[in-house]
Amino acid sequence: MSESDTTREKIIVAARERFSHYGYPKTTIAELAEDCAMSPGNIYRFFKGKIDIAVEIARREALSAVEVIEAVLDCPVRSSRQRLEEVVFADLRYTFHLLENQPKTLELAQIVVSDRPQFQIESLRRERRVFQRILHEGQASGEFMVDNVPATTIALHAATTKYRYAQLFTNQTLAELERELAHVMTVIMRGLMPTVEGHAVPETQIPSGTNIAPIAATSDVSDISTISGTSTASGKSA
Amino acid sequence: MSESDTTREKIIVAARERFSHYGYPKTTIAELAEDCAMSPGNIYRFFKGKIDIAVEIARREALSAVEVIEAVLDCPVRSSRQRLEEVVFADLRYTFHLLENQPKTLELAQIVVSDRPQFQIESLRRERRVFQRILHEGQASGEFMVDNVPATTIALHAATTKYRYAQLFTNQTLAELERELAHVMTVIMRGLMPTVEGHAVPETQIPSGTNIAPIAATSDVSDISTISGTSTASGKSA
DNA sequence: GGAGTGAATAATTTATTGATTGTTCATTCG
DNA sequence: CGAATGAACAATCAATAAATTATTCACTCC
Repeated sequence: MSESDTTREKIIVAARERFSHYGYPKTTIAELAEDCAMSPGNIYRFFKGKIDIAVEIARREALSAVEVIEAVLDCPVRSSRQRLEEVVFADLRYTFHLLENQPKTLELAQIVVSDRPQFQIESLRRERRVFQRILHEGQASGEFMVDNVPATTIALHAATTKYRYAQLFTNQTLAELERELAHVMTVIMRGLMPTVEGHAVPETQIPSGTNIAPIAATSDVSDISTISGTSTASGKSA
Repeated sequence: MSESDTTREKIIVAARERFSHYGYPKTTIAELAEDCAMSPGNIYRFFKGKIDIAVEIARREALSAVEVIEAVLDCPVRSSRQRLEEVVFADLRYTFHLLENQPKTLELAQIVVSDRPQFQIESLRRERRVFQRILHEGQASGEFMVDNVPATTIALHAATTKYRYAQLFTNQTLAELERELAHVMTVIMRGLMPTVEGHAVPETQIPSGTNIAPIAATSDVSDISTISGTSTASGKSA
């Protein structure tokens, strides 16, 4: 099956290349077959349909995105609060840069989700699990005071909805979103942490940003430098 | 100019009926003109273009929606906390029912926003103003402890983003969303309110719901009685 | 005999055209 | 003279045809 596996990988690699360059709709099975030096029909021995190739790519992308976030857990940091804040800001920055630099990735995700709604649900669930681990750990150490960890996890995740793929909701800049998120986290932290001796829980500071990779701000724009506009009819009467 | 005004109103009334019945795209200027017993050309003496009729209708709808929310401010309620919770839940319920029962209203709003992005920005700003009034009042009475009211207003508004037109983000039921929002508000409230004598700020209870009118769950839509939006029990606006 | 083929077919997308609609403006009406 | 008209024109949409593409499967070839 190793043989079979490498063939499958070849298809995925070729597809990722074409999807990210030209987009899912404009990539044909015939082209993928040609890239892999095989016939179109043979693709179907490895994937049930074209959409399933996209699903596999999106699945890996989603998993590696969570890994990026989870990496925050492993780095030695002072407090659960800091972990939580790092994770939330990492999420904002990661998804923001993704939409900014890799528009085709969003397109792919939207296509996959519209065909497989379950995909999104599971992605969000994975993300929540990271939140939950931090809450649990903070609870155990006494840093947080939460009477219902699962419910609070959901609350936390829901309250930061705007900062996942923020460009879908607003056209604010990243800097503006970061400032705003800091205020949100300030309120939330005050809700999670016990007041010590009448001293208010301090405001959230915007993390310096380990700067989650700007994902291929590639110089490789030789071919398609033109952003596929999708300019809808708009400008009506002045 | 009163003559001119009533003609303009006639156009708006006709447009609102047709837009809500058949949708904006399927409504023609010729039809509106016929409804108003005038020529197509004359419409343009009152509106610069078709889209501007939609903008005016959406503007009024948005204003009356905020009025519904603001009504919560006037009703005698025990605390700022309750006011805030009532407003947030009212928002969830109002927008949820709107999308459920009046899909054409959403379509109209999307068309208007895509042509006039400023429209959405201003609608959100109006809504935030309600939040800010409550925060300010709670701050003054000592019920809340907020060191930066404007920033906290923005945070509060952002944290509840998911509960405005929730169906755009999720396919959860209203009951599920209400439970979730209660958890969000619990955390936020603990972030806003001072702890008294070591007693944790109690959890948010889902408000019984003055039930912001299910907006015309009419059995038959054969004849329309000016769905002048909102049609709440309070016959205040008109 | 299973990995791989590629022509055949079904499904989808794109191009083309004719009809409809938004908008303007010279003109009429009161 | 302001209010209103409706024919004229450009922009948009709907319907259809043409082309492309996804998928299948009877069939080779190591």
